[in-house]
Amino acid sequence: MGELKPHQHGTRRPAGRVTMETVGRIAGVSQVTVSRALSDPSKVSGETLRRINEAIEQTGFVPNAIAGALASQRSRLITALVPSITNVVYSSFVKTFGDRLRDAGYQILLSETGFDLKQEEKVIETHLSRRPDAIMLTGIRHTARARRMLLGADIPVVEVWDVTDTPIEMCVGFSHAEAGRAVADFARQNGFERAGTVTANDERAHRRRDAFAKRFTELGGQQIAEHNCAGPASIAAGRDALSVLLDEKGFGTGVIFCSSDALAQGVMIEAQKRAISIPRDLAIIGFGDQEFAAHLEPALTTVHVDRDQLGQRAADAILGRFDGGAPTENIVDIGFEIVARMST
Amino acid sequence: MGELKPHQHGTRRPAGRVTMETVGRIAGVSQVTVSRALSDPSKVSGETLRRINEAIEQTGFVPNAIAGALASQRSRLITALVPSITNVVYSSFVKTFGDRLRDAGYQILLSETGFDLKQEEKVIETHLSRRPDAIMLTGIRHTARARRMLLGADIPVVEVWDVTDTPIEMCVGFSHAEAGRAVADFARQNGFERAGTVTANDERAHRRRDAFAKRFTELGGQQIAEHNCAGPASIAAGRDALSVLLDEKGFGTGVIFCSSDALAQGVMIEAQKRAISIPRDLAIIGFGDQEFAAHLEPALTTVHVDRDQLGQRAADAILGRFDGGAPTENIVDIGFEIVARMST
DNA sequence: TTGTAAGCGTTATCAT
DNA sequence: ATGATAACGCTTACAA
Repeated sequence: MGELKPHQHGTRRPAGRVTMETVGRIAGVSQVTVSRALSDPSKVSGETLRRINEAIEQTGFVPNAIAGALASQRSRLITALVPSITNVVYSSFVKTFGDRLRDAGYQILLSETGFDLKQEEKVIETHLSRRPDAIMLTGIRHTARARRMLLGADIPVVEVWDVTDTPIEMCVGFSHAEAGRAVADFARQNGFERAGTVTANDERAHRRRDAFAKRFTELGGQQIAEHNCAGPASIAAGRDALSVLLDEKGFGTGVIFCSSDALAQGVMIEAQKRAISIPRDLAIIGFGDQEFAAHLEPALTTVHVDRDQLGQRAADAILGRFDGGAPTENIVDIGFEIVARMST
Repeated sequence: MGELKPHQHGTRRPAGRVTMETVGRIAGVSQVTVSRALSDPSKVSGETLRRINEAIEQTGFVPNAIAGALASQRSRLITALVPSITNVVYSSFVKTFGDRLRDAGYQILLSETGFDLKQEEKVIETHLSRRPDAIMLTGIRHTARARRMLLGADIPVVEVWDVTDTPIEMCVGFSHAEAGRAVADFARQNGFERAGTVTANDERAHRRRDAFAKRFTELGGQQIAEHNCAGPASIAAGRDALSVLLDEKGFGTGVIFCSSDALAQGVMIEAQKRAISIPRDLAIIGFGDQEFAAHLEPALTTVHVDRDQLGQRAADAILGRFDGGAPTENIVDIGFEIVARMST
């Protein structure tokens, strides 16, 4: 194999590599002029520009953003970290976030953290090695080392999907405790006496659950049972959860607050299989307001979070930091809204 | 503002930047030794390694992957292009694909192309500027320029979700025409005489629809009407589609082949609102086999595509090209499966 | 085992 | 308007 190769060293460049140097040579200008033609065409004469563009066309030159980033100390990359990319709640939000930043000339480097702080820490390190110009991450809880790295990176940091008085730098989201309490208020106002919860393995969901249970009992209701799912939220998990609540945890009738619409749908389906009347004998409240929630039969009462607004505001927070200096608003609470439908 | 700064030039480094140079100085070794300690610790003496790690810990040093990529000509970045990131069908597949490659030390640079070839072309260019080590893209149709850029990039290219005899380099997927025909066969075998289609604005879905219609009539069935959705597939679009078929396009009873489960769910919901009996008067077939399909009432007959396998094989194709030479199998047809449930 | 030197392909700075 | 030159922070020879 080795003996067939014409030369073993010296030629690291595989012949085909087109650089600004190549383009410049063809256009009869220096490499810097090519760089200028691309970054600010007005700095180059019309004729030169024409020849350069011709050479680019001819060679199929695509600028090397890696070299550009190293030289300029700006990667034009922005990190987005979400718990799960297959969860529409997060992916739709990232889409809005990304579209906004793409328009501003940035590219998104997306990864998932799996609702796990330790995994988040590792992912953060990997991402920071790419020297992103900013970082958006889901949640306000992070490991100490993650926090240290974030601070040390010296770039804009936005934490989303939650709010705190002490963000690393900026946060855009809503209070999960308040959401839980609001649902409890809603449930009591609607006359439900007994409640249960079905919660995915997600710290923010846990906070909603706990705030719900506390308030619900404070208001004279009875918190009967809770079921916490091990894996990710799914319809199957929701069905299973209701079975457990009914068959093992002594839950009879009342309202069930689920940490996601998918779980709520599962609960609803299981209830229907068992011919339990909704909402008469069992009322169901979801979280997230995904598209299907409004179309279920009965339509699902749930908590709506404006994910588009969240994406926009998070992107704006970053962009503001880029051309501004200190952020004017570094804590943004976008709130939430209980959407009352037929399942309660 | 300018007069406040101690010096205007010379110091491009904002003081805080930690490099291998810094780490080396603290550990009492040269920069290369730090590089070695990180890339291959066995090449460094135990004592030196200890001091280097200490210095890294102390400084919070995070290697600069941009510089590394430029020097090594390997970005350890792999591009993944899908039509839509909010569509679970694609995001779940990308997750598998990404997990596999992450384990191999690569990071995924994900973007969406919006089912649009021109947009895909732009995205490809942006991505190639980051010099990915490989590229995965959805579909086998691309603009001529996109094709040229892909070829010129001289990196492994995998096209997924479709198969062709003439891939750019490798493809992993299934035949959409065959899928359409298989659904037609299934429908005729189950005795349906009249058919309609509801299709999203997606070229591959169009091919399934056309193959379905052709085969269905060849087998003696009657293709009554088709409805093509303008926007993305959704429950609302599905409901709307059935209304149009029923109220405007003269569709009465029979089977409806939808290009996605979401559309099928919409059709089902609209049918139920109208008290149409499923499957007696209206049979429904979806595509994708998302989780909810099995849980609908009646459970949805649909076409299952093994997205995990797709992600795996696509990742393996790339990894194979990395350490192998020419791919052994450059066309992989993973097929599909019709999952017969109660909606037909 | 460690160090020196030469890139990698850009952008920033300073001349012309 | 254009060019020469020095970074940018690494990796890859090659030498010691």
